[in-house]
Amino acid sequence: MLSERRLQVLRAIVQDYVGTEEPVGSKALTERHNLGVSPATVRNDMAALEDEGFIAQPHTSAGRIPTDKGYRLFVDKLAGVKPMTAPERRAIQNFLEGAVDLDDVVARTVRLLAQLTRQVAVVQYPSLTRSTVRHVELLALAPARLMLVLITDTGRVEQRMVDCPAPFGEASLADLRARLNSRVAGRRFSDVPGLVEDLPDAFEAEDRGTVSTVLSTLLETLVEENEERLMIGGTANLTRFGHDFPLVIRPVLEALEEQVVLLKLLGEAKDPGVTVRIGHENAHEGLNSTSVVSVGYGSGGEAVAKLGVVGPTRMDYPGTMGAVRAVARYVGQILAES
Amino acid sequence: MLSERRLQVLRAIVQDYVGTEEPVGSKALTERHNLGVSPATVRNDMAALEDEGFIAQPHTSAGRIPTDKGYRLFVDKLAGVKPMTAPERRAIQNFLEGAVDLDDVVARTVRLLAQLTRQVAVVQYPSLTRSTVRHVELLALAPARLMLVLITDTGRVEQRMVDCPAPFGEASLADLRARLNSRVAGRRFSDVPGLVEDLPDAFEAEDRGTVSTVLSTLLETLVEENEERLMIGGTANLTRFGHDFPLVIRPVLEALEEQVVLLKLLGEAKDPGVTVRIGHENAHEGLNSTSVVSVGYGSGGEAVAKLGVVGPTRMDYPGTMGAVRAVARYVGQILAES
DNA sequence: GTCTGGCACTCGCGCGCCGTGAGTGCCAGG
DNA sequence: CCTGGCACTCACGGCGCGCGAGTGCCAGAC
Repeated sequence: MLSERRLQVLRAIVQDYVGTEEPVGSKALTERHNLGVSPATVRNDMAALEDEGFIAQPHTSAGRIPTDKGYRLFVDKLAGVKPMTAPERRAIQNFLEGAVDLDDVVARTVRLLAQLTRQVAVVQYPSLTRSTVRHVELLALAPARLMLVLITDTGRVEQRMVDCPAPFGEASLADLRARLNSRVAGRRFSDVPGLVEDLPDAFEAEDRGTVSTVLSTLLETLVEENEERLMIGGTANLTRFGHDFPLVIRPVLEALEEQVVLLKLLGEAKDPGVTVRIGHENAHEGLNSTSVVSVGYGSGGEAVAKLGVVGPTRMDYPGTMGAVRAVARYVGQILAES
Repeated sequence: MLSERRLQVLRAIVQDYVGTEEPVGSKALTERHNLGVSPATVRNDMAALEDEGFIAQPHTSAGRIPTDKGYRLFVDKLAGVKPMTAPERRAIQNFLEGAVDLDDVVARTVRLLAQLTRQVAVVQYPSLTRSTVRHVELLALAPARLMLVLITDTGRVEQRMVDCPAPFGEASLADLRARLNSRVAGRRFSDVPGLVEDLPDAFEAEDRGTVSTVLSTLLETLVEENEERLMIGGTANLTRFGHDFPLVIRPVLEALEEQVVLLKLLGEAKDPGVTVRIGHENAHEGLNSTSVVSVGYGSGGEAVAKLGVVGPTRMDYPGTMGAVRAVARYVGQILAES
């Protein structure tokens, strides 16, 4: 186990490197942090930390920089989450309160996160699967063509076309609409399949085909997880990445465009609190030099979606984690109110 | 007026520079294009072209590169639009035909454009203002709270909450729904205001307030131009921009995030065909080193929205214009079918 | 055992120098 | 008006070198 002082040295290295973006040496360390020991001692500690794989030198005769493992230790043991200040919290709240609809909430959240953290922000739309149904509407566009509109408790709207096997009368339509809503309104998506399976039985034989088609379309819509969308912002912050720029930024931009990759990334974070994935901990290769800080958010106690930021491994973890957590909390409040 | 040969020299310079990304000299020019004259002659022509402001030297004793003005002349007079080959056209069609809904069409279009041109693609969602109404639906969420759903001919769906001044009965609701649709279904957005203004008169006094509220919400939705959305893709192609990279890419990324800027940019292009805005012709400062190639597309003869690409001024204009035009054409077809 | 000061060593970085060569402008002659 | 010739310019890349931050190690002090 590493001694207390060595941990402090690691913490100091991380903090300095995050600030200056330059390898940090033993002398600079003792000057900027009062560790109470001489550079020589620090050098020994650094050698030990390097043996353990927490720090590394880019080349001989240069200072040390933290490794992914070093950041991991820092995040887990050496630094807490830095809470937002009161004015920051007020600013977050004010900024989010102006939102007029769900799209706007998500858009504002992305901008806010990007500004607060000066990194790339990713916000997942509230997921369908954990939401509840507010209303299901059926519209006759033509005798044998319906439009199915699903409205969720988070304000999200999904629509689907339904081609009916047979013409469907206005009376039957009204009947189906009423029955459907009385059964599923207010219920969780996951409960819907069980609630509607016997619904066709209540209709005349000639209408059953259409009813079944409508129901299967509805269930498809509910299950269709690839419909999970997300919004990205603050990509301009990528330019702050570092000096060896184009090589790093390219794969990151590519990864950001692959929404599937991002969704998987967010999905992997199971932790109830703020999750941090550092460098090579990210499965996707293009993100090996980035860290992802994410957290779930939701209108009630339960998380319905994730949000987070993508930045260089050399980032201000406590501050970023604090911002991400605070934003998630306020977005949850806003969603609960609307 | 410039002689025929000088124009050919300019064309050759543009083509070579676009290919090599390096200033092109007189000797290289005569070698790669058989102009039938010696380097010395070309040098004189180049001096003349430089006097006129069509080309410039980055520094003394280097080759020439085209200026914005030079590209402008090239696009207007020296190069046509390069049509897509038959296999390319088939590929475009195949790729777009798999789309399941409007979002998917737009998403596929963006990816396609980005791949074809190897540049940043921008696709505006079919604009509300020029579309026609397919259907208006009203749902009672609570006695005095309605949801208004507007469905357009391009498959776009907009929804709004309406808080009624007084409770509104189911019968009145059905009545309003029917009257509203019989008047506006199939009509152009711009005609709607005139078609509904006397609608409140047909209702009982107690319902008129609600009817007016619904109507004004509907009109708001129709007019609200800032709801115009767009999708962006292929930002990874920005890494191909040049060597003096971070300085150029930063403002471009920022501009791309400002959807307002992009919408204005697309909106300014009034040309019925492919519009090209080169370098400083773009009002937005961050885009001064980029060119924007855009064109309108629509389901009928009429354009309902724009799409285009953003790339370095040093781009393959004929090819890009061809790709943009072809994609717009096929997207129009797809929209017309659905 | 732990910390410290001293010391020799390493090596990346920045700077200045210089040769090379592509490219130019100009001019005199066809 | 075109061409070949010629002198000139200047960015680029390679080389050498001194500086200095940073290191590892060691002997001595606490």
